[in-house]
Amino acid sequence: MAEVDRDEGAIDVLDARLILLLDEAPRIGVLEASRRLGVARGTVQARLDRLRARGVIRSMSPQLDPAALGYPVTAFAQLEIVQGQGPAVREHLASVPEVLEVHTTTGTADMLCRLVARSNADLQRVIDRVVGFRGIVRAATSIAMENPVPYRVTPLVRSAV
Amino acid sequence: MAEVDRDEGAIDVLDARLILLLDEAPRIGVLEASRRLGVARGTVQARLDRLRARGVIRSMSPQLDPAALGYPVTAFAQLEIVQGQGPAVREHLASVPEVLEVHTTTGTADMLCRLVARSNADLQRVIDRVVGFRGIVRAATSIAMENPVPYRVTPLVRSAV
DNA sequence: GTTTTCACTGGGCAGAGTGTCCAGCCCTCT
DNA sequence: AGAGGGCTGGACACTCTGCCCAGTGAAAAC
Repeated sequence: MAEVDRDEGAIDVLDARLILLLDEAPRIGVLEASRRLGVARGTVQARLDRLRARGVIRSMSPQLDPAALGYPVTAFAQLEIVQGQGPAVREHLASVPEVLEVHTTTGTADMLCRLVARSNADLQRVIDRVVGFRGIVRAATSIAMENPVPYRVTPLVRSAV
Repeated sequence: MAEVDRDEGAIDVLDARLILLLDEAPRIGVLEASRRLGVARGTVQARLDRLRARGVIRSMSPQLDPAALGYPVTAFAQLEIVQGQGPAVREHLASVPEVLEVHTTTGTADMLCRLVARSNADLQRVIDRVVGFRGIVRAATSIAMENPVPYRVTPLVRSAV
């Protein structure tokens, strides 16, 4: 059995310190991290490997800003789906580049998706493309204005210590 | 004037190839990237610096998986706010570790926030803590079940070429 | 109580990559 | 024609990486 997602494996203090350190100074390497944490280099290397293996650290790929890429408008759309059309709708949504994320949800809506667009006008085009698909009954869209709390995970790490 | 977010600065083909390359192989360095792209190392270095300076690449910090950290439950809450209580509510939400993200939105709800919890039962605790705050009139929560399209940005880069 | 297992230490090694220069070239804008 | 900007290919010293090892301590298994 894969023991990837056992929740038993809570991270310990050193893991947390390492993660927080890398979070605010990603450019430092393993060696510098070991120096700042006061442990041997091999330890940091092993911890990192383990965190990666356990899936805590998913990747170190660059984090891109859609706004800087020319898509400053973000919106959320709640979709209601025709029974049985789930798989088709997923495929359709996945094929639209401006759909950055899709969740299926409980509640009145069946899916929640995050959209981006080049402008408010462009958002219309995106929405048309998203909802212009048999299988989607209704769509409720709201535009994101401010982003008082940008996506973050580190508070969980801090409270895990 | 800061010219950080001019939308003029669309990325070119080499930028896009570099970003996509780093996205699927973050561990390769500048040198290996330059080899794979068939350009000089200095070019890759300069491109990366520019992408970072322009904010296209926000950071290279590790991407953490809340589920692997022990928070496998994700939910979205739509909040209705008392007029004028916006700032206080933001502060309150920011102080809750399980609140991973907050947007202010158009539409019937005033804010949309992403929550995580250790279990469905634990979600109750989180929601109580989130909405137990004067200034929040009503909250509508839906639990995320599947995640057919995990957060992604690269399709935008691909279509930018 | 002993033995095994495991993580961490501190060290060493060769190889590779990094940051940082530079001169030269080519294209574009003025 | 000249200036500016980006790319090349090469150089330099320095640092880091990946990988190995023997020794230690502590906790788990026997």
